[in-house]
Amino acid sequence: MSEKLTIGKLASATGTKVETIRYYEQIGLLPAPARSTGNYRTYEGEHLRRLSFIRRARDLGFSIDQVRELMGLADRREQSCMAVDVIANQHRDAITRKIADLTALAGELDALIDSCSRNTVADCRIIEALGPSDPC
Amino acid sequence: MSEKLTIGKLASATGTKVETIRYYEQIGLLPAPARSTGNYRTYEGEHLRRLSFIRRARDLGFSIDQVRELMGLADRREQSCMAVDVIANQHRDAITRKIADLTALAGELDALIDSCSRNTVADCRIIEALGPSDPC
DNA sequence: CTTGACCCTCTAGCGACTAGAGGGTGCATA
DNA sequence: TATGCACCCTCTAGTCGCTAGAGGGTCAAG
Repeated sequence: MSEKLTIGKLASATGTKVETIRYYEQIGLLPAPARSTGNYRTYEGEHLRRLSFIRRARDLGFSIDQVRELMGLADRREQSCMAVDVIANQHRDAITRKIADLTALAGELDALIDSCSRNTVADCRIIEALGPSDPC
Repeated sequence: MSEKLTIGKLASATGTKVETIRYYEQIGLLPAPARSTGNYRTYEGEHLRRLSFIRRARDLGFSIDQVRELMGLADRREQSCMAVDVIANQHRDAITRKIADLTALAGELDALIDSCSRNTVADCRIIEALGPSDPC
């Protein structure tokens, strides 16, 4: 039940890099585990649970600060989960904006690329479009 | 014709921050200008032209390295602009991938948010979905 | 002559890791 | 017992593209 894990095992169990785990400990996202006689970190099931949570939230694009907040909320189990909903929705909105921005960008780039006649740089419409109105 | 510009004028003329211009000089993206007696940078029309090019390319999402490459290509005016086309298309592809990734993410988040019944954290499906299979 | 807007250099910080140097630990095998 | 190798440790610096701040100098107007 209470299996001990080395950092390497925890890393492969969660799909995280060893360095990233040490980084999470350093910034206080993952609690520091006990140490073995040889000064090796020894993780418990709880660490595995927390790190899995972190990984999934990060994979969904939540920032470290958002993850910290979500974990704080997850620990107050009797409270309303409205705050959780708020964070998720904020994140969803940010992604919506990013998609819109990138789509607009893609449109501009497409127009640029379509205009390229693949001749010399001197009459390349891409370079021209990037440069100032000066025809040089 | 050959108007001299202070860094502040160049900044407002191109919509760039003063610090950013100094940064571009530091990394060798914008050539170092002459200095006045009081050690002020004095920019010429050519600098304005180059910085405008940089700004537009950056606004289109090209990386600094890509901008460097594009500027190098723009200077070899007699050569084929195929290389320019390649860079633009690589960038376009990267954006396409980003949009696809974000769209998939948005779908996952939507499913998560829809499942929230707005009760207590203890039975919040968002927290549950983030956590491990352990029902705790 | 003083005020205030501008300029200078240098250094450190952001987010979220990643990479590397330089060294210690632990286990299996010869 | 020795040796090899995979793994672990700490500490520091690098990535990208800026941004912010400290601590100071310059210049033109009033």
